[in-house]
Amino acid sequence: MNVLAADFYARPVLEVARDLIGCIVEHGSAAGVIVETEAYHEREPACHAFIGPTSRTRTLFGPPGRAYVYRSYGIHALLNAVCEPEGVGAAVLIRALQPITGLEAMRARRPAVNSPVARTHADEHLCSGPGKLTQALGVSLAENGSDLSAGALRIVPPSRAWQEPRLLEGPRIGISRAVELPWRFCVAGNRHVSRPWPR
DNA sequence: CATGGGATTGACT
DNA sequence: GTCAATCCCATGC
Repeated sequence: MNVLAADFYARPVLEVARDLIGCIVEHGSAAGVIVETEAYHEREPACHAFIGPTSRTRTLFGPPGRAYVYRSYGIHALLNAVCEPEGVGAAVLIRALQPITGLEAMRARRPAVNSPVARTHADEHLCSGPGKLTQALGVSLAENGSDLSAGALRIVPPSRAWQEPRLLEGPRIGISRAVELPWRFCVAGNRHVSRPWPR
């Protein structure tokens, strides 16, 4: 199986954030194309690694090509790919996927109680957010530190059919510091991104 | 040991 | 548009 090796991730995090667009995240029978990413680096204060190595951020300073999964708002697991050489704290947050396979498994893991199912189960709502896609794929904190090139959770290169998209870039979502950095990337016009592009 | 703040989401006004 | 849910962990006393 074709996977991205550690040297792919051991590069400047902004390059990896762009290059991960179009790559495929697989977990079990479920998979989707990455259509939205954000870059984080220890030198800017929005990055968890800004404070240095702690029990929470240890994974970020570890070898590139591992998963950094952490709990957000006490509820959601957010998936990142650790980047830059070992010792540098940096990662790419995977913010949205276009589902390819295992859509029924995704729907089974997404909430449907007490809500119109269409709201959470339509294709374009299954993985259109960093907390949604981990839920849809069944990724949990247990995957923190796992090798993204070997194991149940993998990232593989784009399929042959994937056409190089036009990329939009802009400010990252949901942060309060370093808000000015245009380190968010997404596929122009794609319906599966977490938010419409700001004008 | 107590506190406060999130790289979010979905329900509701 | 507003708001609660919920938990890990960094920080400060």
